Amino acid sequence: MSRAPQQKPPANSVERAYEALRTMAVRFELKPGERLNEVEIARRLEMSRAPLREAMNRLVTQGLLTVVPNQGFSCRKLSASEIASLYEVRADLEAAGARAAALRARRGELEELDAYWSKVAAAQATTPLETLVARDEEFHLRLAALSGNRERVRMLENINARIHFVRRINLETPARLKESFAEHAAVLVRLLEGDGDGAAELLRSHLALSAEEAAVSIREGLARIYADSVA
Amino acid sequence: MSRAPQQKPPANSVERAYEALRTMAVRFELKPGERLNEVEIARRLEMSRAPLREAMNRLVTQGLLTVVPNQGFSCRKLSASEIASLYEVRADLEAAGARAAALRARRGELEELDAYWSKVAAAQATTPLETLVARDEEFHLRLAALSGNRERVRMLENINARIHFVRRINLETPARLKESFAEHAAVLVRLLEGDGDGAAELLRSHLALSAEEAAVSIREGLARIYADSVA
DNA sequence: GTCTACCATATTGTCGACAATCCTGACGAC
DNA sequence: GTCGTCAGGATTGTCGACAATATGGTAGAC
Repeated sequence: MSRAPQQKPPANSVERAYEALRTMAVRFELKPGERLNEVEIARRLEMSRAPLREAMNRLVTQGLLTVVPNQGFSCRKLSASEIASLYEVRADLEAAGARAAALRARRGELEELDAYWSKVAAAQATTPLETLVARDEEFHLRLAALSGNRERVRMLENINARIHFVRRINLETPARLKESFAEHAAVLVRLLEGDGDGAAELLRSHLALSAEEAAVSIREGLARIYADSVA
Repeated sequence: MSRAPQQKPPANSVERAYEALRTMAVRFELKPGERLNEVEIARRLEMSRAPLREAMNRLVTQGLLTVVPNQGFSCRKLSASEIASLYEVRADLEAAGARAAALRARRGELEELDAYWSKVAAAQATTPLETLVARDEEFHLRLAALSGNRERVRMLENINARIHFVRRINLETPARLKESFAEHAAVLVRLLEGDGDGAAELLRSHLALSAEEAAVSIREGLARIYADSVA
């Protein structure tokens, strides 16, 4: 669940399998709905099926894999309604988090986050996309953390994993990326002014994903996923 | 995750273990922090350790069990800050859900929920407490479902599992129970009037758990848990 | 008496094997 | 040609066994 800043090599097999599969599922390196062959994956990860299946069971309750009795595990589908639902819930959680952060966060913490974001923004032009997406995720998580609510962060981490793919596609558009960066800064301005409601509303519109955008992202995403499979 | 109205006997062992352990963890029939002996539980459930461990891994990502490498699984602790965080997030999700439901739910759906709740309220005096808690949970879930957002419901189900114990204790006080029932009806009135914001705010105060209340519930809860262990 | 080192035991982590089930494709009836 | 049926192989579900590690208790040093 919580990704440490510097990932140390996991000692036990379950952890290793969990990390590996999670990354693959998050990035949709596994094709949607694709049935996962346990023996093959176990061989690739150099372990037996037992720890692998334990890891897979973890990912099922995280919504990254699905399981059907006697048909084993498969990657989740890329569903428009699911993505839309996740974006909606995410907006609710982050907006509420911003309001809480305005009340609870120390000024120093806000300034720290502001400094972090300035640094990310300054390096933006020379940062690879996948890294930018990670920075974006981190920004939102750190912001949520300022609400002092661990569970909120936990849930957002889970959501992030599931929408990562769409998020990446959205940030591919340079205009959208730039806009997004500016919106983050604007949210912080509101918070530094103590305007929690303003920050929340700004965030909400920042996170509003129109049905149309989602549909486009998913179409694009599917094309990408299956194009990769050819190469 | 989703508990069917009439629980059919789970065919495979993993499912069986999952249900059994989940129920025990939700009700804190396992003592907080208690280390779970796999061989003993496997024997009790008449299965081997493999499917049992798979089920346990599911429960870890649900926040109902914890796992430490080489020390196995244990029941989550009963933590005041965790409970408070969960109640806060729950309030955020349900309030936002009510706003969305006001926009999206058909009148018929609202009336159906209203009818359901009237029926529950009418039978209240003769309904056992544990059932009342289940009805309460169902009310909130059905309300959230009216927002048309499956993921919201999913997350609330997860939260419900983790706060079930405290919820039960809160509803033990007859005054609180009565108040709670009335508040549900009031929320529905607002929604039937199309007043999503009013419903949301009402819900929010309905779900506000003061730090003090939480502390009391947890003290009471701990006493209960360890008293049970003596009997 | 307290602390440490060590051993025996208990428990978890992982594996390979087998049973149960599903899937594929060939074959034949119609 | 279409459908159903039925092997045969592939895949998942579960088990028991062993290896790796932790735990608890005892003996000895001081």
